Amino acid sequence: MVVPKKRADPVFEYEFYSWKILSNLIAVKQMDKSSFLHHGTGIPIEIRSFFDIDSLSVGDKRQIALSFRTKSFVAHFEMLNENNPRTRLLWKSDFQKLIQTKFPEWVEYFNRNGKKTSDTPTLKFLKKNIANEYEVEFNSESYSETSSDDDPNHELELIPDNFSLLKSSDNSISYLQTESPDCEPIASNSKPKKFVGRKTDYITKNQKNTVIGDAGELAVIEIEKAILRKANAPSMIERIEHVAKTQGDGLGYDIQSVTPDGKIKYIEVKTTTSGKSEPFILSETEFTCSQENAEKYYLYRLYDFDKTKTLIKYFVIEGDLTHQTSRKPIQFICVPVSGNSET
DNA sequence: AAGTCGTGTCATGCAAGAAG
DNA sequence: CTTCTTGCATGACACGACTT
Repeated sequence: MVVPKKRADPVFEYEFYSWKILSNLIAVKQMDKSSFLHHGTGIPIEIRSFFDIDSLSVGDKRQIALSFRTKSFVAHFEMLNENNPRTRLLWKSDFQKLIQTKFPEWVEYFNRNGKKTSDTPTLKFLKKNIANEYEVEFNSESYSETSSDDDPNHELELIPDNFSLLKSSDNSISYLQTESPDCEPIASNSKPKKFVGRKTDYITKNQKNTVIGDAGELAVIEIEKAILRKANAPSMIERIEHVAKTQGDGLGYDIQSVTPDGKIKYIEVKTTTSGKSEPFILSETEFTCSQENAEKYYLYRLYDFDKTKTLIKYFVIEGDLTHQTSRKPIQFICVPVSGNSET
């Protein structure tokens, strides 16, 4: 535990336990095991006034927003325990993931039951002009008096350098191309199938899939436009064609596009709201198209898709899908034949 | 897509131990 | 001895994976 040192500092600075108040606008928390492994930290009584929570009663909660760069994270203060009232700051798992992403070595250290140390990073709280909003910074990051909210590049700072990032023409949407996941091959022989009756609302399901699929295809068209703009070939944008709409299904791909040097691209779009490694459905036509047009076939896999969000994530598989995917049949097309068809 | 089940998250509260 | 921080147990709930 950090030794409390109550300072008679004539200016402002004072500290209690793991907290240090630098001014009436800035507080610094020496992060501890709770900060890395759990989702909150205690607020000493002397620190309450900084956060304006002296007046909280037992059972009260106050929601706040923690802004890191341009992202905002929900958290709350709460007053607990009637006999021994205390306040805690608790945040949600999104902020916890941010901490664990930034400091994996400390997560590992405390997971191995590492002892408390004063070497841990610090978490700085800066009061913003809006009530119940605090800007946060980690460790030795230099604090700037000006808000970083207007710097869009900060939003994506955790993205690895080798990932490709494109922007829509009005800069409102980011398209992040990630690496293709290396999944386990699909087992050809899983557990014996059980047969259970189900009621399926196929109409609603089909409508939902169509909406997501269409939105994904439109997003890929924007990605193709962004690629051409970035390559200083905006005049080629008009060669992009949404063939799934102009010519209908059956071609084996959804979008015909071009590379900046004029080569034709056949693009099949697979969009799901689920994760990167989630399997997707591929028709025989689409699979065959990838084999017969390997040199110009591209499968754009959009995952974690939410058309209300401003970041669209995807990876691309180029060429023949035969050896780049693991597949298993889930449907057959059948006709009745005479009894002994095996001979 | 839907049902089931396992896992993770969150809210809550208690206990141990450090510090005053 | 009292106060307080920190760590963690527990139960409810949400979410995702798996299976069909």
